[in-house]
Amino acid sequence: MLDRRFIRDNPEQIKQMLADRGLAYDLDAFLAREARRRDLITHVETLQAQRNEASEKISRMKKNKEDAAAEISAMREVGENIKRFSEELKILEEGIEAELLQIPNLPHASVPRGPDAAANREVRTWGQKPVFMFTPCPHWELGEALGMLDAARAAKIAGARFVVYRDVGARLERALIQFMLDTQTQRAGYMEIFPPLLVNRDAMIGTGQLPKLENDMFKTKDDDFYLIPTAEVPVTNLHRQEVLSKEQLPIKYAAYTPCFRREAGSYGKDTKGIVRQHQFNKVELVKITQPDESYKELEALVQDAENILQALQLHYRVVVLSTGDMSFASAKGYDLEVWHAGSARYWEVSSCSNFEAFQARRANIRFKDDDGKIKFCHTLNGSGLATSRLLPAIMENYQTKDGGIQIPEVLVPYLGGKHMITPNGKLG
RNA sequence: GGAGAGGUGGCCGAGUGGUUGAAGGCAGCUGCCUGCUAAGCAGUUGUGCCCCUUCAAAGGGUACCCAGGGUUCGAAUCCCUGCCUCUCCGCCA
Repeated sequence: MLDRRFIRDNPEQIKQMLADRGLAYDLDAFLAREARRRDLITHVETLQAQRNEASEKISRMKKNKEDAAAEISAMREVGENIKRFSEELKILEEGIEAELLQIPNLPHASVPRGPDAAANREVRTWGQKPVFMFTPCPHWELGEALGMLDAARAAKIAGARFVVYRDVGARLERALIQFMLDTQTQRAGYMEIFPPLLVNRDAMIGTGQLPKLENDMFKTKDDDFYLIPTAEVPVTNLHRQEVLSKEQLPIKYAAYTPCFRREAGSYGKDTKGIVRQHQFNKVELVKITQPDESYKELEALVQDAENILQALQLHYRVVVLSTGDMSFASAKGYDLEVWHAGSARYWEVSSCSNFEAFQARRANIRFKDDDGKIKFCHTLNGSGLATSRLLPAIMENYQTKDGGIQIPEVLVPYLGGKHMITPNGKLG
């Protein structure tokens, strides 16, 4: 959510932003409603002041045993007017608030302008695509052959876009999660969080998933709960409605959670393998910072995510998202894309964003600055990382000619000291 | 699921339908004082929004005693609904 005062004072900049993001929106109508709102407030508060003054007088008269009947009946009409205009104000305010929740964040000046992903800019790459003396298999074939992934039985118990991790597959998944959490908490200084996987509507609004993405979320039928699409939601909202001290900042959290997404509208897309599932595992990094440090922290966050890929010796590239491709709440974002040798393409394995005060304003996360003023924090988050894109990268990039998989060095301690998944699907 | 208790300022805690932003205490801040620490005295201490200004500050107004409704000239105080916390019982991992 943007600051209404900022919108009022900078309408041209907002219009440009909406155009950059490819949105048609009648900002002038919004500004007119906002002006009407302020008029109404002035009107209502004038009446309230009048009422307060009269109340004091009535109270005084009663104390002196004077007759206040005239004053009381005069105030009856004022009271009714207050009620009437307050109601109008409330309806107007709710409408404005609802619209405010629909306006996306303002992109940072360094974000490339462009209508879609084609305008994204590659920032850097790391490592090399692995070279094979044979044709590398995609992970879904490897997973089935080695008994690591079972899509058919997952369909039986849940449906399409689910997978069962099996035997060494389950073990490798768990090892990855633990390795990532250990790295982020022990090396990079994040505090581990394991949050609820069901959250209320306010939390979803706080981080910006709602009201826009209602159709992308799983929700419970009898209670007003949503399954989290990312740990960003519960973790960022930990500090909703709080005023933090400056000494607490930056707050750095790392959370492993399953993530749940309906993937509505993606029918027939990415149906092979585990890259697009209704449920997947992710370690998420969340930061809450002072405003003037958030961009420095964004770069550090990206580095923390990259460190996982580097430790696993996986080739990847870093892309800065353009105005047309960045997410609704983001002011600037980078995607980390890891190479999958089997499908011979890059896959987004992490998305790191600085939301500036956009989420903080929605969730009301503030801090007390040195000047004693209370200001909005900046929030950031990034995957560190998603296993549904990472596990395939390992399987495909580390596969051997005989049909086995070599285990990346850093994971060996997490897999009982074993260095290989043998062609019969066992650790060896 | 059943029964009961409760939600007041940074914290503890009082509160009558009418100068209550809210007694008192603690903590914090500012002065004064005492030759260190302590004690004492006086003052001060929230947030949102609107207006007016503005580089900023100050100022004026209004709202906020869990949330949302209602009664009333007037509600922290009365009524209704919801949420949350605690205790006991039941159930359960």
